[in-house]
Amino acid sequence: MARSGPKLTRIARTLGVSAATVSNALSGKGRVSAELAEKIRATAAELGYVPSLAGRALRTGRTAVLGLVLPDIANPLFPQIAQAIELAASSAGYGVLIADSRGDVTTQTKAIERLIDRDVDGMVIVPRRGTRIADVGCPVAVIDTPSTPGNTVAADHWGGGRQIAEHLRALGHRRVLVIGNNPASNVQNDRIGGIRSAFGDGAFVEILWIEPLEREQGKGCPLGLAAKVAEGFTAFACVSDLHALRALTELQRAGINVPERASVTGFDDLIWSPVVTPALTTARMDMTRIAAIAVEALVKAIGERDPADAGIGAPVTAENAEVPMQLVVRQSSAAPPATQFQPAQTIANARTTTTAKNIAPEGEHQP
Amino acid sequence: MARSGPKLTRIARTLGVSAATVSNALSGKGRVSAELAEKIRATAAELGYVPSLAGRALRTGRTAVLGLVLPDIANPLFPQIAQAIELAASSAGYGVLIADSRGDVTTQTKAIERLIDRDVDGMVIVPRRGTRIADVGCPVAVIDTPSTPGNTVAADHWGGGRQIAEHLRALGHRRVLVIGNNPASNVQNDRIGGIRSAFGDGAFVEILWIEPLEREQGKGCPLGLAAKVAEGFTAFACVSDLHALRALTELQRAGINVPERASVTGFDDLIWSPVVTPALTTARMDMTRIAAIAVEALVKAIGERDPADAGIGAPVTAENAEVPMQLVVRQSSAAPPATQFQPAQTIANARTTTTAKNIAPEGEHQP
DNA sequence: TATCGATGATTAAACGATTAATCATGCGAT
DNA sequence: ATCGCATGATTAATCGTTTAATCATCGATA
Repeated sequence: MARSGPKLTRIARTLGVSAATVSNALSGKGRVSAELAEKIRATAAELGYVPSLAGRALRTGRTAVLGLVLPDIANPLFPQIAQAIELAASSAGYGVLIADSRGDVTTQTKAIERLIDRDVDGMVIVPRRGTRIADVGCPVAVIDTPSTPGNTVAADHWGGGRQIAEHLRALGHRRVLVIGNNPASNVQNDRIGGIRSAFGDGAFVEILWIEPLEREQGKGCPLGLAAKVAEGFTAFACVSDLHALRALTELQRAGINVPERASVTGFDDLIWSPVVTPALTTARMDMTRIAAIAVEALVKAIGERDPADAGIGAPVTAENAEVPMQLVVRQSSAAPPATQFQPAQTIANARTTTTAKNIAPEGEHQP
Repeated sequence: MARSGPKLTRIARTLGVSAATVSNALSGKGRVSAELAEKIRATAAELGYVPSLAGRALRTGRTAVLGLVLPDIANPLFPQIAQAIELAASSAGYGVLIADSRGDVTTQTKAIERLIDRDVDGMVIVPRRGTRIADVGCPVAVIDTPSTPGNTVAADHWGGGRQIAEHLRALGHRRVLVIGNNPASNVQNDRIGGIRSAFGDGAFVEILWIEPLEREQGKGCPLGLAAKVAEGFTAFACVSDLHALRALTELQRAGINVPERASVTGFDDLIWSPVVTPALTTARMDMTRIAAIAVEALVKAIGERDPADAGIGAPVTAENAEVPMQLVVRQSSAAPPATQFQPAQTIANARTTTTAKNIAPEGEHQP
């Protein structure tokens, strides 16, 4: 749309100076006397002058727009990411253009191309599991996991896994089922790796992958967790709150009380985690910080870059590529039942005999 | 960043014609002979020509960018909306700039101003409950609810409420608790209105508002649903799947089986709805269609608008402002228990005596 | 044959900002 | 008195596209 506000020349005319001087005064680049500069800034502010991004972009080759590429917008983590990136970008003077790829790789490529065609100055990519980022011809910040080559900044998923595991371990759990979605995900593998490493040899850790299971049994199929409880598992450590929710409801539905008879933990502190019953114990990423670092690295790379060259856009790097995760202990995790090492038969019938201890760590609903 | 591709003049030079002719040929506006136009299109395609949005924007005053304003990006519905809008916009040749307002009204105003400063051609606003959209100086599509004045297009929330209610009614429910968040929300009120109207006088419908309750008792507080079951309520109709999830887990935790002893329904078919146990019965919006209509209306208004005038931007209107919702019946709703009209005392103890009927409508997990 | 009209293409002027190059001025030093 | 230099401001070109105005050409009509 057409600008409502005044143009550069209008301010110039108002003060009887040239447009160049106004531009210089506002950007602080050329040589302008202090008092004139001040006067210019004043009238610019008074008239509500906002520079035309189009004009500036045409001349400088900078659009002041970043692209945000996500593997799948439907990802429940998306709101957190988008919000954080938007905040960081806008405080740095950048706009954020979204590119959805609906989980499809070719769609993602197309989306990235559209961003390029729109002359974004840089982009933030949260890659789908295992996706290689092709050279896109502009600075790129990759948010994946610290262990992935080319990663710019990310949460310390491995460390998050360790925290979850140490928490469960301290509670007394020794037989835990880790629930993941897809073995090809770097993030999930790091989280699981962290969990395993913290449990070490003193515990039995098994992994259940949902996606392969669903390929066989259909989407939304039962995970068979009641049977796992019967086998002696006392904790279910899920790599996402989405899976934790699935596990929680499946257990509850089977009459298995959480956390008395089995603990459930998640990851990401998604929107529902604090409000379900029992509220989910989880590990949260510091998205605000991650986004700030990613955008900062991007902005720096953009600044150093010669706008004329459409060179290869290697992923940018940041000082602190690893942002620690924060353990959030709520009600879904507790000590395992005393009967935990009895034979399966006994455990399966334990329901009526076990007395529920009502523990309530970090309750958020006390007024 | 600087464009990698060739410019208009490069194509012109390649063919020995003027830049204007190339522009005319590509836009089909001026007078160009058919064969020359074809030749121009061919070489443009061959050289991979992509017009500079900046140059075009400067000349035409059109940036080909739409703004997307959401009350709160953290809203779990956001992914659906953003995805749908992005799809609709990009197929219409527009980019989507996001503006987050973190639930705050003044932040929202600032976000909108930033969009204006960036010269968006129009914007899609999903207003926070009761927010009045100030004149923003560009075409605006409002997605709220059909009964709100100024609304451009929206799901038929009232109708969705009716569908949910009719479903529950047909199952035999006569005492239902409607769970909402905030009485100030137009959307929620419409959904609830639909529910009430479909139940009519033959049933007892009570409303529970979460937000006021939480202000008293703290965030994530129990809703006291077990007591409601004891009072004879057999169904909990929530205005969002988020609340449905909360209700479901609270009931499960209290040992009340869903759907055998109480039915739970939601709204919006959020990401977790199909995978929790039991999967949630819900009413889904056709976001794709809503977004398509919103963007179409916006594009039309942009086309008719004189780029020179920065006139008042009244909300645009669309042909079909009302898009029907779709009832999705899953496992969380079933007929009420036979004991439903017995005194509370009996009902509270019914747990051990009631035999669970295992109904499985629309199961998504059969392979 | 001179003229009119239609057709097809070119010229040139924008759009709004940035910036290298230029110009004017005043002051101190030679 | 003049040169040089620093300072402060202006000129003019430029980014890439669109579009109104202009021009050239040719066939048909008066």
